[in-house]
Order: sequence, then C-alpha cells, then structure tokens
Amino acid sequence: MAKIGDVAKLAGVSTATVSAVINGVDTVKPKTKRRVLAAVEKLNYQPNLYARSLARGRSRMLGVIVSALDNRFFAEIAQIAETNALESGYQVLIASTQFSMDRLRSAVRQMIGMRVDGLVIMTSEFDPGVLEMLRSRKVPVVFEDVGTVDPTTSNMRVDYEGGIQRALRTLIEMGHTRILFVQSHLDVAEWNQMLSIRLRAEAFRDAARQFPEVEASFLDAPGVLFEAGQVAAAEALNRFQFTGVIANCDPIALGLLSGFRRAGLAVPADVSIIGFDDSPECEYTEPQLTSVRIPRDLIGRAAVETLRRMIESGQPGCEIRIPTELVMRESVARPRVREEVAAR
Amino acid sequence: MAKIGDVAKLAGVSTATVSAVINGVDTVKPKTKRRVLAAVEKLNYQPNLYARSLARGRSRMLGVIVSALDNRFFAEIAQIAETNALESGYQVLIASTQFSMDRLRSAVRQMIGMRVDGLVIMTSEFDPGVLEMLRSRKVPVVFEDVGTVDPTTSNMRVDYEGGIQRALRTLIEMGHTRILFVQSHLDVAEWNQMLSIRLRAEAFRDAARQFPEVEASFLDAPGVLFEAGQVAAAEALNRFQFTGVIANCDPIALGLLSGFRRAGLAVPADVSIIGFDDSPECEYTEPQLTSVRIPRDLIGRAAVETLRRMIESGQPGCEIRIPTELVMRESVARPRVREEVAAR
DNA sequence: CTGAAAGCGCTAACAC
DNA sequence: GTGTTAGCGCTTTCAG
Repeated sequence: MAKIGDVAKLAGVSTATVSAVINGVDTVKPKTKRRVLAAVEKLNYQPNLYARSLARGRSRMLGVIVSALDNRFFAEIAQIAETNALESGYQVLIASTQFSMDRLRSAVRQMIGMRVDGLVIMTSEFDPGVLEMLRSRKVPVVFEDVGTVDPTTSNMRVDYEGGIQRALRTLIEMGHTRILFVQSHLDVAEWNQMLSIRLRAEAFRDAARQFPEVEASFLDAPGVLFEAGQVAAAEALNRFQFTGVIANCDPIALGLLSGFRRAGLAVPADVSIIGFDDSPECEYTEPQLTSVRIPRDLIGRAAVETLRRMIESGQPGCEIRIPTELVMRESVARPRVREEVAAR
Repeated sequence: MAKIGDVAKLAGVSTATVSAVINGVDTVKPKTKRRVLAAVEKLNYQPNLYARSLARGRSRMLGVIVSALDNRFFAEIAQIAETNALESGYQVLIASTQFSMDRLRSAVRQMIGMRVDGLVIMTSEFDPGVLEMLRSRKVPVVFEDVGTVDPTTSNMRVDYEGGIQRALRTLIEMGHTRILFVQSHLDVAEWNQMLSIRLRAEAFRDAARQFPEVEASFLDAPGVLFEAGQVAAAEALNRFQFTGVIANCDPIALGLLSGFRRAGLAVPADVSIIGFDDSPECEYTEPQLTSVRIPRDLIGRAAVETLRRMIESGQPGCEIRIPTELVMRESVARPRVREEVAAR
C-alpha cells in the first residue's frame, strides 16, 4: 500500500509538502500542489490513519456505545448521534454491548485505546468500574440515566416521572378509577442495571400516591417482550380489577393489547392501554397504541452537542433533562360504564 | 496519559517486557509479570491502539457499513456481524451511510485508512468507484446484491426470485387469479441504486410469466413507507381488479392493509396481502401479515464467515446464495367468491 | 514555499 | 528471561 514517501518521491517533493497538501494547509504553490495531487491519484494513496492519529496525538473521534443496534430505541439514538458527529467534523466509532457488561467494558477499553475525544454511553446496563476508568482518564462522557455528574461526566435524565404522570392523569380525567401498572419483571441482577425500567415503575408509584382516589395495582410481566405482555394480560384479568393500564414499555403494551382481545375484551371500550416509548409499532396496530414518547432524536442530538461543549470549551459535565410527551392515539377512551364494568 | 515507558519504569523493566506481558507472550517470569501488571494497574495504563496497529502493521479489525442503523433490516445484520466478528477475535468498525453515496465513499475511505482486514458492505446504494477503490487495494469485501465477484470481492445474493415465486404460487394455489404487485417507485437516480427493490419487481414479472392464467398487474407506490402503501391502496382499488396483492416491502404491505380496511375491505376475506422482509411489525397487526422472510441472521453470519475465509485462508471471492422463505400468517386466504368478487 | 529530521507509542527482532 | 533498538507512516517544527 502506497505511503506518503512514495507519493513524495513520485511528485518530486518532500513528505512534508505532501502532508501539507492532503491536509489542506494552504502554503503550497498551486503547481506543486497539482503535482502532488496527481501522484496521490496515481498511487491511489490513502493516508494511514493510525500513523496520522499517532503523530497528531489526537483522533477527532467520538465513540458511541449502545446496548443493542437491533433495538429501535438505541439504534435511532446511535444513528442520530453518528450523523450529528459527522456533521461536526468528528469521526464516529459505534459499538454495541448486547446488554453484556463484559462487552461494555471491552468497548470502553477499545474506545480509550483509540483515544476518542469523547464518549456517548447509552446502555441499559452499567458498571461503576467503567465510570471510574473514564473519570480517571478525564475522558468526556455522556451517560443516560446514571446518577453522577462530574467535571468530565454528563448525564441525560429522561423525564419518566412527567410522562407517567401525564399518562395517569389522562386516564383519571377520562374517568378511570382502577388503574393497573404492568412492570417488566427482571431477575434481580438485571433489575439493578435496568435503571430506566425501575425509574418508570417508581414514577408510577409516586404518581399514584398523588391521586388517592384511584385504585392502583401492579403486575410484574415476565420480561420486556410481546409474549410477556400476552401472558400478563391473562394474569391481570384473573387477579385485578381495572379499566385502564399503563405498561412499562411498548412491547408489553402491544402484548397486553393482543392478550386482552384474545380474552374477548375490546380496546379501548373495555380497557384503555398506554404504552411507553412510542415505538413505530404503535401506529400499526388496531387500535393504534397511545404511548409516552421519549424523544430519541433529541437524545442523540443533545448527547453529541453536550459532548462537544465538554471537549471544545472544556465545559464541565452537566445534567440534561429530556422531556417526555404523551402521544394520544386510539387505545385510550372513557371506561364503558363507570364503576360497573371492571375489566373481567 | 500513561504510556508503556512509564509502566516499564515503574515496574523496573524494559518496554519490551511490558509489551510481552500485556500481549500475553508467555516468556516472562511470573514475578516480573506480577510487577508489571501492578504497574499497569497503578497507572491505569491502556495501550494506544494507534501505536500498536502501526507497529504491528495489522489492525485485526473488520468494517461493517450499512445504509441505516435505524432500519431493522440493516441494524440486525450489523448487530449479528459485530457479535460474530468479536467472537472471532476481530474488532469491529460500524458505520452507516444514510443512503448517501458520499457517506458511503467517506466511510470506505475511513475504513481503508484504518486498514481494516476486511469489509462488509450491506447498503442499498452502490458506487462503482468504491468497488474499484477496494479492489485495487485488495481489501477483502463482502457486498450484498452487487453483481461482481473477483479474487477479493464476494457477493451475497438474496434469492428474491424464489421468495416472490413462492408467494405468487401460494396465492394461485389458493384460487387467486388476479394478482397485483405493488412496487416501490423511486425516482430514477435512486432506483438504479436500489438493486434489491428492482430485483424483486423483476422477479415478479418473471414469475407472472410462468403462470399465464393469472392476470398480473403492477402499481408503483410512491416510496417505501407505510404512507406510500396507504396511498397505493386507494389507487389500486380505482385502477385494478385483484384479489391478491404482493408488496415490494413490508411497510408498503402494512400501509396497504390499513388502506384497504379504510376503504371497507376485509383482509384476507376480500383481499389477500403478502409483504416482503418479515419485519417484526408483521406480527403486531390484525390480521398478522404473511411475508417473505429474508434471513438477516444468516446474512450477518455468512458475511463475516466469508470474510474470514478470504482474509485468513486467502480464499477468493465467491457468491453466497441467501435463501428466502414465505412465512404464512393471517393475511392470506382463498378469495371470497372466485371470479365474482374482484376487490372493489 | 519547501525540505530535513525529530518524534508520536508501540512491537519485534536480536542481543545479552 | 529481559533489554536495546530500529522501525511502523505520518505530522510538525525549524531551517533554508
């Protein structure tokens, strides 16, 4: 593979000149420049980025780590962050962890090894060791839903409380008095890592307390998938009385929808459903699913903007509040007859 | 940031010894090793990967370029390829192009600059210049649905023909005689690049020719999205007679489903629908959508396996045939009354 | 305006 | 077993 020396020789100049030309330093005589460019073209020269970054001592790269690329939520964030970073003149390194802490750690090591200028870590799982690793090296990082903020660490805090509260209030205002919250139940190890899921559950607890007139119940769904929701639907009908349900995440809500209908209930006539995340599937169902939207585009954008501010202006880490919003669709309505029909 | 020399000094050894230790070369006395490891720990040392790759002359990295990460199809392939490569001991560079040829080119340049050992390029768009760039540098590549195969270029060829044929035959066997194919219509520039979409359309043309008894019609949907399908549904009802329809891709099929129902038709009683891609949404709809499945996992896996064979055993490029399969769900049934009810 | 040369941090012979 | 040292390919002063 051609190297800078080859180009220099062919063009009859020194490597310094070639370097200047390919880096757009404008002190080279047009004629020389043309000769160099011709040589570059001729040899199909492509600079070795390792050598370059090593010499420069900087990478102008941003790292983006997410839990799973085949998950809408993370993928969209990664996508937007990538595009944004590219537009700001940074190259981007994307990695996924598949929810494995080992992979998280090794991805972070990789990124540190590549001397990224900053790092966006949007993962469900979390490892304090990683935080420490980054902090001690003063690598600017933006996390999501991790409590800490320090000079080199920012945190995006999604306003789950607000979203859940709006969902609950909406149901109440429509006349629902018996409301079920379906939480994802994960085994303890996972549970502790999936902060966002826990936050939503807690948010519901808190919100329910503000409305003593409603009868709130909780059901653990076995996981975070569609099937979990279907199973939960049956169980819910057995164990609870309710006309409205809020799900911890959309797949569960979708499963509930399917489960309730199988059980012969009409949605929203017999039971209203609100999901969480506003995934695209919400629009494809019959009825379309009302859901709390987390603005993924905003997250992706805010993440790299914050990072840039930390990198370029030395701004210390900060907390970025990400609002949520209730997207009304068709799965919510007034309960059929108040008090009389409890779902069943 | 600590460098290898610092570690060496602290441990009272030479850099060569430190290098041996961190690279697992087993010629270091256990005691020395421990000292080195302690120093590494103490200084929080993380090797500079640029320096390492530069010195080694190899990167042990694979690049994966897809059109869009926020698209199920590509994301899943990227995800599986990443996991696979990681398991085979390669680091992975993931980039997306957002369907832009400029971004494709610059991603490829980036990867070449990083001296990846091989490259997986799964994009809808394509640029012959990229092929040339890679070929002249002898970088092993696996493309998808690009005609060429040469010593350093492999190609995955998805069996659209088989899938379309099975879909068509299934409808025919059920008694459908008037069948509509809804193609995505893109403007010419894009069109030429979206090979896969064109291949599917051609496959339908060919398949239809094999069954002269069926009356096949074609409709161009304005794009590849849900809305395009909805619009197409209305237009289809105006312009054609049919009881079965095959869509070029799932979003369109989903849109058609929605559009037909709005128009008062029952699916599958009045009209049967078959989509293409078997995206997850197919299961969430009512009725669930029958669709032709492209095995994304197989693609991801086969891509890195092929790449490894090219890299590690110097195997020349080859064509990898990817089968497709019709996933029967609920959106297909016998037409209500043969000949009498044409959708309308 | 261009060239010579000193690194960037690490690896890998090759000595000892 | 361990140390010395010559690169890897590029950038970047500093002279000229």
